[in-house]
Amino acid sequence: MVPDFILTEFENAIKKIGLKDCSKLRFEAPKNPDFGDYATNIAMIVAKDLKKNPREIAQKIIELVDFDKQIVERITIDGPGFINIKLSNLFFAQELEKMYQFGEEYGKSFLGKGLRANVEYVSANPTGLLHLGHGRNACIGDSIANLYSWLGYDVTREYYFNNAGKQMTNLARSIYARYRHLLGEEEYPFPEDGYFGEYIKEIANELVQKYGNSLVPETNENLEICKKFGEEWCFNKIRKTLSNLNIFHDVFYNEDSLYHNGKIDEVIKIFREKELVYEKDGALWLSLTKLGLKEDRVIVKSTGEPTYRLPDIAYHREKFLRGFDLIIDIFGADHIATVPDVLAGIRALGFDDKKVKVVIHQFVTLMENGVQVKMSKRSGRSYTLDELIEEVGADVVRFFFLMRSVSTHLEFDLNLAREHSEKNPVFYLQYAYARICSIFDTAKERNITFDEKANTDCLNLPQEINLIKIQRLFPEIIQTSAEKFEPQILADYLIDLATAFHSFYHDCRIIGSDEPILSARFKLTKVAQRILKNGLTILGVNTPERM
RNA sequence: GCGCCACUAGCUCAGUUGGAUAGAGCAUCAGCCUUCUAAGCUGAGGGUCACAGGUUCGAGUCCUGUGUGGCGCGCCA
Repeated sequence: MVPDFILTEFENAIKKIGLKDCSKLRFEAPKNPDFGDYATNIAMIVAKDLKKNPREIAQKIIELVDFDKQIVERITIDGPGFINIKLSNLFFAQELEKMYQFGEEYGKSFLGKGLRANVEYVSANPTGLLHLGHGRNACIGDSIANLYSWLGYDVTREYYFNNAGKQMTNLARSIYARYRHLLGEEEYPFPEDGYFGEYIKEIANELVQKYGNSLVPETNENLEICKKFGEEWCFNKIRKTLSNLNIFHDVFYNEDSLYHNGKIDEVIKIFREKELVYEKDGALWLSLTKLGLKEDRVIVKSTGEPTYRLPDIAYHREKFLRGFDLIIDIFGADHIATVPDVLAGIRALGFDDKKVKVVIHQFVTLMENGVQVKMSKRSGRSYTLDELIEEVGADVVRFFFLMRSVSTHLEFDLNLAREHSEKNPVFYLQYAYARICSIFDTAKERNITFDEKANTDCLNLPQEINLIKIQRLFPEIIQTSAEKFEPQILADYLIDLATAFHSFYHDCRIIGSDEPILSARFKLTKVAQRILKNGLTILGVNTPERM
């Protein structure tokens, strides 16, 4: 972010040349550092309106601005009319002091103070184990929750599930069939769309241990026992897997409760009052065409059961009624079709659907030795999330799921993930952190202390200044990463920071330097340590002090 | 057939609301440890930004069309 004193000075200059509107004034960091630290294209943008040459306008602007020469080293006009500003090393050295003074939680802000955010993620029904897609969803959701929490929001982490309906019946029947198979009745029919995974056999086996053959009569009661048992079994596994990733939800919201507490009926009633529903073929249809969409959809089947759309709308309405200012949903790409319907429903109920942010992530493919590891739900031979965590560790799983942009397909390279070496970016980051810790350990051992009050103005080597420049970006990175719902931005940034630190470390000694360099470099190192700690924590990656 | 997402170096990916000479990691090649962790650092080579038009001072980025891949398009969730 451009320093305020530059912004105000430029705003004043622009007003003086007769432009009232300053909204187009933007500063960016030029890609080529030779141009300076900040650049603005304002002269080119207003050239047309003023009917003047952009370079002439730029010239006028820089004649009107006045800066301390010690802070602003030079202002130049380059190319078609860019105004480039180069700040002095002294400026950056002083910025380090500010960052250091911010303390342990450098990067936190108060943008979301007093606001409540709800982040819904994972939301897998208790019919099976989590697979890799859920893993990506979980890691993205948890990091986004962390990011908003760092922006000062009061964040609720939520898991929405359905333990009723067709899928659960299917689960019960699948378990029951396996149960009968285990009792020796191999010819007992397995449901056609049943769950084929091995875990169903495990569940059935536990039922045999617990109930023996007492569930043999195929009664509703016995199927209900299978259902409850299966649900609990799956949920325990899911929670265990999530806890292995250090992910914990605040609220588990049961879809079924929307039926029991009449919330579904309330929504239907409102839709009726607004004349947004009609009966056709024995079903109740929502007039999405009246809301600007292409097709109407059924919300209550002719059997009297709602389709998924209705509880989804009711659920989102509840989120609004619970008082959230920001509602974030993390969905896999297969859910994309439902989003416009739910948002339209919410709008129709009189809520501001702009407060709902739907993050759609693309799928995950697992690669091993250059070929894709096939995952089939039907055969049940899919690689479970748990197996992956077991194999490569939670830190690698979390980082790998976050290091790619949410909107792109993610290729999970098992060989790279297994590699505990410099090739693996997780270790590159953790190594930087451990290295820093080791510096402080060594200093302690050798009784070297540094002066908190020492001035950082003495820093001016390129490696030092470069590191400070990157450190300064951290709060902004957190903000963009959150606003764009892209933890990958933070992940990439941390790698840049680690690179800048390693480079500084390589060229500049800390222990052994004389004052005031010693203390200044200690502060520089301390800030790098805090950023790595905070950044990795937001991503859910551990920061070991030794490696 | 329709909708969404993608297409950038050999591979995996970045690329800030359109900016100046398109970047990183891996892989390849060449260097750097008696000093705070070499899981590190420094350097080199490697590109028709899928293709074709358009918009303008200026396009990897915006618009249109085409191609390729993924995911959806139910009274399943």
